[in-house]
Amino acid sequence: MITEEKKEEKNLNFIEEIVEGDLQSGKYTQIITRFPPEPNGYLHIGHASSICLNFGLTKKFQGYTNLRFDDTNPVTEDTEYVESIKNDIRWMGFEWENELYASDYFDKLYEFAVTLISKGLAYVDDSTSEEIATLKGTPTEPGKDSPYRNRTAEENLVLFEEMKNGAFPDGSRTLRAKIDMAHINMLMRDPILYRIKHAHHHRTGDKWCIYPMYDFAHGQSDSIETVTHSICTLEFAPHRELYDWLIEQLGIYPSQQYEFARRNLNYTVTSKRKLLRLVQEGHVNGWNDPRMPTISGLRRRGYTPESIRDFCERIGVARRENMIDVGLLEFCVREDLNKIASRRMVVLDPVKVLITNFPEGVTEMCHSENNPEDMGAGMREIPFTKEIFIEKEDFMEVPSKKYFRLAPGKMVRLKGAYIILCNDMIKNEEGEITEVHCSYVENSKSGQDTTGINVKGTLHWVSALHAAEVEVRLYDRLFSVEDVSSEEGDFQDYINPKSLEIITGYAEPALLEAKEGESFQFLRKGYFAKDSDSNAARLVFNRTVTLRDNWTKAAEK
RNA sequence: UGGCCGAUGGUGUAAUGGUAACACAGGACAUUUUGGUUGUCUUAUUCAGGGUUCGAGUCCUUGUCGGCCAACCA
Repeated sequence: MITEEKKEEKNLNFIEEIVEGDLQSGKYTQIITRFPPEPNGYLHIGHASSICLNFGLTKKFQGYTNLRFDDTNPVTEDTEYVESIKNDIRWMGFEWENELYASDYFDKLYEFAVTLISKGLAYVDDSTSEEIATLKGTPTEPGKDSPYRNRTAEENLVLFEEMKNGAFPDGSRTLRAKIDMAHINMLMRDPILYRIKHAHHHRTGDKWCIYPMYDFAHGQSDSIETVTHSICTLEFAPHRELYDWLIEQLGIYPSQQYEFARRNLNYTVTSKRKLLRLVQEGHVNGWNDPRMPTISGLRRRGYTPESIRDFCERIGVARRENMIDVGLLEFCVREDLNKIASRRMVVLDPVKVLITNFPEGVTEMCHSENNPEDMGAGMREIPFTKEIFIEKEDFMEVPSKKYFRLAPGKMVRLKGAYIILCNDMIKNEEGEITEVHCSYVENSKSGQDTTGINVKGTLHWVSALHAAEVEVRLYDRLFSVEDVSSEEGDFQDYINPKSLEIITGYAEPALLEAKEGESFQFLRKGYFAKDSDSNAARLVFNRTVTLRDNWTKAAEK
């Protein structure tokens, strides 16, 4: 018990350590975090990490987390995304204290801007975006002051109000902070605070034609909500100086920003821009395509919230660049599904086996455990008949040394049923094996085996008479290279052409009772989840992940 | 040729000046009516140089390498 507590304490990541320190020192009596998605796309595995961090922090320590949509750019944002984001967070197992929107604060933000102007710390600039860019300088050269920089506060106040009232066209003017055009930090070179966009906003409609920039919305929203720890990714680190400056000049609640490195997964992409292109250009079937690294895609693929949270916990939080092996994600879902998924037998690539000494027209019921890891899951019935299917790969005419499946003269156990002995096979004109002839061993039935025969191999099988055809979708990694961004050319050049294979599987009858979204282990084949494309006439299953497979690995050597 | 951030096994993360650890991946064996699971064992690590110190992955310094910063995106 003591060692367990110690371990837990030692596992604190650097942000948890900061929070713990702030709580212990009495700086705060409770902490407030926020998860701030922009509603312009679906949440992905990288967001999952941020969700676990922000919500996990206030679950572990005293406090709460707000969900705040960062909706300051009406052109790209949509309520469809708002709904999917809320759904995904809840599915992940977290609940927010308040559902908030940066757009809720547009009036307040406008007041803040007026305050800044009045203090001589912001001005209306009539420069074009090209002019602004030119005057900005470069990281090694200082910028130059805009010719509009020294307008009086009175003049600025009037112009800014006219901007708000729609007197000017898009892009004709901006409100800029008056800081220092020679500042070593480019973001401090009079950053733009407001721009003119005569665009319809998903929440405020046509009320506004000026919208605040990220830097003038995010920190101020944090402050309004008295967020104590504002956690974001590393690329915002240079923004922190501006974040602090604005809060300081406005004299408002001092939220503090902390940055951590975004998590990268190999063989996929997690940039919203790229994900959007995959969807729009039809490389996948929507944001929730099971190949997508989106939360909704992973859910449809069969990933559980538990496994994703476990993954986020295992990859941790740090400040260094990283490329996480997708194998770890797969490990996490296997570990979870192994405990909870019912076993079913489904033959994916069948060859017929005739049990020559079994009576014709007879169906004998066998019984098998639903889950050997959980005897509470009970047993199920499986019909056995004279004709069954097994996997083609489970029979070999000339077996290699370590092969212990079916081969002429060899015996295997049929899972939950009898031991069979292979006597013969039938080939077609092309020399392909079309039928395997076996005899079953009497008194070898599973659970009542008195033969004392020990066989090395156990195969899954399904009665040909009872086999139900189901559609099975086999997924592979979406990209054929680990890190698309380090390759030449367009990222879509590296899409794996074999990322989806659709086949017909032959399932035991018990699988027909599957509920939508339910996960199963298809014995010896992997974990599969029933897809929402299923209907009364056709069941569809998505392969979540294969089982660990030492045999294929060894056989390839 | 500016500034900021970073660098620990193949991957990810710990070690908070005092024995470099954990997980995944890899390898071996055992168990197994899933070549699954489980168990045991195992391979492999502090970017480089200099300094401070009884003692440095940790502090200082120089260098190297990587990331970020010049959107009216977030």
